[in-house]
Amino acid sequence: MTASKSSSATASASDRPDRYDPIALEQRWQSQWQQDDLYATRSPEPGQNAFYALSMFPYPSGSLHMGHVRNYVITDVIARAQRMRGDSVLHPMGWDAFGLPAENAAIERQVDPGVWTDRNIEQMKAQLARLGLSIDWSREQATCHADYYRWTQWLFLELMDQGLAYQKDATVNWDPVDQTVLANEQVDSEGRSWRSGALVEQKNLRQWFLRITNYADALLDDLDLLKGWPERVRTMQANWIGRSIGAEIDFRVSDHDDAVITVFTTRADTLHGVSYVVLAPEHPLVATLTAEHQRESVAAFRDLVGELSADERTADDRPKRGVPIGATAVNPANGESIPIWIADYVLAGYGTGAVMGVPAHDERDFLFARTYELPVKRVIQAAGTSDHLSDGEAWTGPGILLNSGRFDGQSSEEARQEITAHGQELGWARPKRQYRLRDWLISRQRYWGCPIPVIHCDHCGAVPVPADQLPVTLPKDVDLQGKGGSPLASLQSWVNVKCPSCGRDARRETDTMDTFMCSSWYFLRFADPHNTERAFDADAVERWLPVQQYVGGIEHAILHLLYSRFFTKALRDRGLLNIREPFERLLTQGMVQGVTYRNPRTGRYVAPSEVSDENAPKDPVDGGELEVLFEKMSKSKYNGVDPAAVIDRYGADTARMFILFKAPPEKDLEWDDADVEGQFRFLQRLWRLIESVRSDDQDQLLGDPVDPPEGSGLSDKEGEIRRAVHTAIEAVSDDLKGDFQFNTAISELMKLSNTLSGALPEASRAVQAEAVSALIRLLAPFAPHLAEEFWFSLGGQDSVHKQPWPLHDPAALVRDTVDLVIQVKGKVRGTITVPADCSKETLEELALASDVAERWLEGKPPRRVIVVPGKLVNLVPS
RNA sequence: GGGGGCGUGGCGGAAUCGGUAGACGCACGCGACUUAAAAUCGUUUGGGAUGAAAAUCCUGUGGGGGUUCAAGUCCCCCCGCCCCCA
Repeated sequence: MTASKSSSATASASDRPDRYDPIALEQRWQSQWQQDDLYATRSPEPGQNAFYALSMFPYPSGSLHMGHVRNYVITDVIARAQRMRGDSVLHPMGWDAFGLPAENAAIERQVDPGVWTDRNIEQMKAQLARLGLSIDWSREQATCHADYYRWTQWLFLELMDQGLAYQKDATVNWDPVDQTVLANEQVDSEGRSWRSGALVEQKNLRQWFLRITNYADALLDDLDLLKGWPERVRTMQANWIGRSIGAEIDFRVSDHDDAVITVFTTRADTLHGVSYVVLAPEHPLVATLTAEHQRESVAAFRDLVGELSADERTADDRPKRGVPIGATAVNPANGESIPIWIADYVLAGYGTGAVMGVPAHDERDFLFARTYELPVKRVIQAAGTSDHLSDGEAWTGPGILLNSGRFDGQSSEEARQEITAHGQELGWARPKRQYRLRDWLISRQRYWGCPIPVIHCDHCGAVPVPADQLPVTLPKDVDLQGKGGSPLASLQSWVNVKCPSCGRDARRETDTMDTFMCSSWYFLRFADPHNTERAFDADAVERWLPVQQYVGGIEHAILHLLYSRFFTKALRDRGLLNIREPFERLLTQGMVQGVTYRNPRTGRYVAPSEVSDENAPKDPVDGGELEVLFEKMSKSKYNGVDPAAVIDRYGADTARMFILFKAPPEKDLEWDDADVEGQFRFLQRLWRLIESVRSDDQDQLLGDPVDPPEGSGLSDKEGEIRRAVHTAIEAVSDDLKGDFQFNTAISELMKLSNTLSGALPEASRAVQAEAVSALIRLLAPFAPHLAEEFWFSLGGQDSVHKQPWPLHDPAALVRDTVDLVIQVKGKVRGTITVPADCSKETLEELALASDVAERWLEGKPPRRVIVVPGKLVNLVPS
């Protein structure tokens, strides 16, 4: 093999091996790209579209796993395709670098968390580099570096100044394993910590909160703007915010002139059907209202309920339990006296901690009333039903009011407004919106987080650290024991400061921030990463944001995505930026699952290395048959696949192609070594295809511009090649816009390769040049190294990644003849070849004249003929 | 219980507006090359029936019903699985 190019700017093809050797090839191009600074962000020129492609940044654990690979490869393909389409692309990367693992490492191994984290970042960066991602590393951010968290602190103070950050005493979720508090969002439905999995305890502490509830309506309503988000993520957020529109209604208490029980209800229309009022057992009025003769049973009931979780108390399938407290309330609508109860299914923390019981029209109330033989009074007549209450059920749907005095005959929707308005006039009702969303608790009693920049002064209260004194840096050499409480509190030299306001002795806040604070604005910093004057410049943000395509895991459907939306809206109201939503389109990629062997009798997971016959896997311990499953890769299941090992063996291009081809991006992906092998084979076939048209002299296919092939004068085979090429261009282009379908895009490349490998050597130079130029450019986003190698080996002058995306020529898709399907009564009975430009009438005639028609119609004229030009003719016999 | 999603060969998955179901790949089988193996190349494969063969027919997208010339796709009911909220 002789040297064919002498360009010093490129890794030349002089040492080009005969076979596809991905490892050397990829390293060569990666260093070339780095040398050329190929992926530097360029500000959009006038008229140029700015495209921001972003992956959710990782926690720097130190080792890259397949989930990361999938995430970043998807974003990379999008970024690369957009660049070729002519957009100016921002594709940055950073590190969500505060958090407990660093602190735990410090406790266990006496390493400084900062040193540990930086080392991990370096490791992961090196692993990432091998994937050939088109990331602009000059914009890299790490949330644990002072030049980043300085601005996290600054933003906190902005929020504080807006009244959106505040302190209060609260019953909070305490994680006994991680020794810190958690936000509601960070506790799962079983009451366990999202991180440690420990059962969360309740504690009363003074903590910092962000007033996200101020934005409940905006966060809910603006979900409608997010057309590019998966429906289910929007639904999850809407459920989480949990707005219910209703009214507060006051019930006076008989013989307690100053006591008022306020209930929240979405069904004010059922007010005349109230047969009891229920307080949460923890409700403050319980103590004052409980009658002497009921004190004992009320106290016993409160003890009983205290042991249950909120989930256990409200689950539909549990009996509803309660006790009367021996007092009565007055229904403000009709003056009826009704008993007051306490019950497990009413929670102190939700609404007003009191509800009105309407057994006829609420299922829980119905169950409760039936258990305790409380009256059921029907006030809504379901449309189209008789007067009789259907047995054993509450009617919770809409209907017409009855037994409701002056409101009789109104629809339930109407009455809801009218009764509330009536009560408002008389002073016992108010319209009210209720939310499930709580304020966001951001205090953490841990070391490795962003310090809350506040100084507590006995005279001035909580005083913000002046902006010019930021950042409040994390002190080094803190003794980390992991024994609970804030580690920073033990460092007296750090804690004791002068009050910035009055100059007297004061103490620093020793809590650090929830790491979700740090990740709630990093996408803004990427737009303006080196600004030393402020967190970001509004113009820079407007240039790049909203993020056109955000890619990450579904596990952040609520937490990170909701917080980031909240930040964006709060900062907009503060005048710091001018966008309403941070992420225009969201792709939630599926999990990467590994083949998992499990013994169904013992529940034990078995490592693949212990399985001798993978077709009939047996447990090496008891010899029993193992079940073969695909589950999320994890150490405990021995089903992980190390990305580095895959790259070592096949190269990054194969790994990328496999991950993109194996499943649509939003679905779970089953890792399968045989399929990886298949992708590698495909790239090898491409290698041979390119070799078949490459020559060793100066005269390369892509060396000089060649006129595009003329439509006329092409052989049949050349016409077929052009048709395949332009079909592929169209299909791949479609698959890379809007809804991304990388799997079908790659299958189109395979089809093109299959067509070309037989036909190409016989085609003219012009046809060859057009075909390989298109093929290589279509391949470039998916297998960037190999495409680059091909491009230069055929005499391409500049990186393939700077080439324009190919456009398909509709003329090349035109055929002279088409195969027309003949159906008889909707069933395919045969095909005939017809000229492509036939009229409907001609097609009908040709179909009727065909053998198929003769055989199936037996000479009788059809009752009906349907002609779909270019596709089929359907003959309906009489 | 409410809301959302899904169900297609041995497997992963294709199939714009309703218009040739199973693209593309994996696996399996067969063949070529080879002393042999690997690699590579070619090739078969939804199920069933008839036929020596070419071929032809029936059936088939979780189950049942419907709309339509035509249904994986639209409508109704049912079954199963997944997710979120209770």
